[in-house]
Amino acid sequence: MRPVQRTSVSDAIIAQITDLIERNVLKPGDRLPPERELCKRFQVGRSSLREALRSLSMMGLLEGRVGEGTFVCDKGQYVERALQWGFLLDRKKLQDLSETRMMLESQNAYLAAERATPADLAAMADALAGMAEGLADAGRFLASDLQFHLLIARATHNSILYSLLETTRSYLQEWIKESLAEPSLAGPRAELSLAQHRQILAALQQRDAEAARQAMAAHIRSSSGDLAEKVQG
Amino acid sequence: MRPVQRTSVSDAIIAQITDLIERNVLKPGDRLPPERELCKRFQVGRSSLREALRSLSMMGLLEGRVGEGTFVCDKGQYVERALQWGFLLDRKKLQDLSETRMMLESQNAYLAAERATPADLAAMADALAGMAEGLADAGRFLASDLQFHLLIARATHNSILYSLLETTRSYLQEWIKESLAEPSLAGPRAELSLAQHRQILAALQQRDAEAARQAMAAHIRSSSGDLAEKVQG
DNA sequence: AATAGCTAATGGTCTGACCATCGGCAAATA
DNA sequence: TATTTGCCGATGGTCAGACCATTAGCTATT
Repeated sequence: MRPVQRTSVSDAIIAQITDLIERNVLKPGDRLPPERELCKRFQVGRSSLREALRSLSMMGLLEGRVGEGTFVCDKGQYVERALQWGFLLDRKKLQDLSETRMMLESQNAYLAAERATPADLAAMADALAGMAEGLADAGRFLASDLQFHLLIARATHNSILYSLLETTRSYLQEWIKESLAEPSLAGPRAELSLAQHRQILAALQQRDAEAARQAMAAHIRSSSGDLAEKVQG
Repeated sequence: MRPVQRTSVSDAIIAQITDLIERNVLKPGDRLPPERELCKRFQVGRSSLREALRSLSMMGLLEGRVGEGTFVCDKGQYVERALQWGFLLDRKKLQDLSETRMMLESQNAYLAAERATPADLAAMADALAGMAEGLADAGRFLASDLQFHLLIARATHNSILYSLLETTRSYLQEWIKESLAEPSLAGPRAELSLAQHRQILAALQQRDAEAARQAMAAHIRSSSGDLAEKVQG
């Protein structure tokens, strides 16, 4: 004998709709049939259907608009939702995330050195220029900083790695921002960060993968030093 | 004037309960009041309340048990789930996934060499023994194989990395199984795989992180050779 | 041609009901 | 006395119907 699995109606609906989206039968922007018709098709009550739709909305897969219908989201929405629960991270998880990010950034730099196109490198140079111009403007500096790192991830031309880095960054963003907001160290730290970014870009331009990885690792180690302290304290 | 924010009842409930969990008023393992009483407390209908509870269950914060009640989950898997949803739709990019897996496995081996406890290593040795005994039984061999790799990931003691590897493996599992099911090569390939695993374990036991990474990388390169071909073809 | 008002469709919410399951208690049994 | 059996209340899961707020699109008035 083996334990029988109790199957929830909502979960079954979630699985079906998720599958449809995965198989691209439902494309981003598409509108689902009205709830009342979905009830008839799935042969379920509206409560169960709505619980399923609500969960899918929570995951960022669907979006309901009153009077219009329910639509399939483009998958960028999910990061915003995820940010909402960023504060639920405990210390250990923060540490783990930080380590994961470190690894992703380093490896991405390695791969980017081998694969970056001239356009990729030009975009990175632009982001670097933005950082230089934003030395006095913390907000702009951080934005360009983030963009630079995301451009490297994009230059791997691996959507999974990009997505992973984007997600881990989004979770850590609040803490990164905090750790860089120390007024006393803002100036020198920003300049050091800028110099390190220049090093990374140089390594990428020279297609020196190992140098790029090490430069990135060194940068993250130094720039997130007090993040680590904060996490461990 | 500024656009008025439409406030959803369910979202408000989600926010409140999430807040209670964050402030540790609701601790893991705690039981929530019955749904019907929560309705009275929140002054909302049961549908709205249930949609909120359903979403929280989906996030891994709550768990409902019929006839018992609704409980706060002990181990929050919010982050892991979110990461899983992140590239739910990019599943087609098998080669990206394969590359990501390669990177995760290698890095995990590196970290595991530094952090594996004696118990971790013993469990790996058991899995290795299982593979040896399963040389004639493809199913058992593959199960032990998978277990070995997951044990390495677990030995990093980083829940994020473990979760990521588990997810990528789950997506690739079908193809891995297929690629190892070629009857003509089954015997020699299994023995080669076994030898490679022994090498990896030896490196881990000697705490040689770099050797562990390279052994793992070599193993995956050779064992997933035709997977890569199949993906690119 | 532009605007105001109407109507139908739709998601959001509420209510009440029924079912399946679980925990605990009491009666029946060995 | 110790164990099993059966029952009952509580609870989450599901369903059906109703009403509300909002939206889009149409119509008629200006």
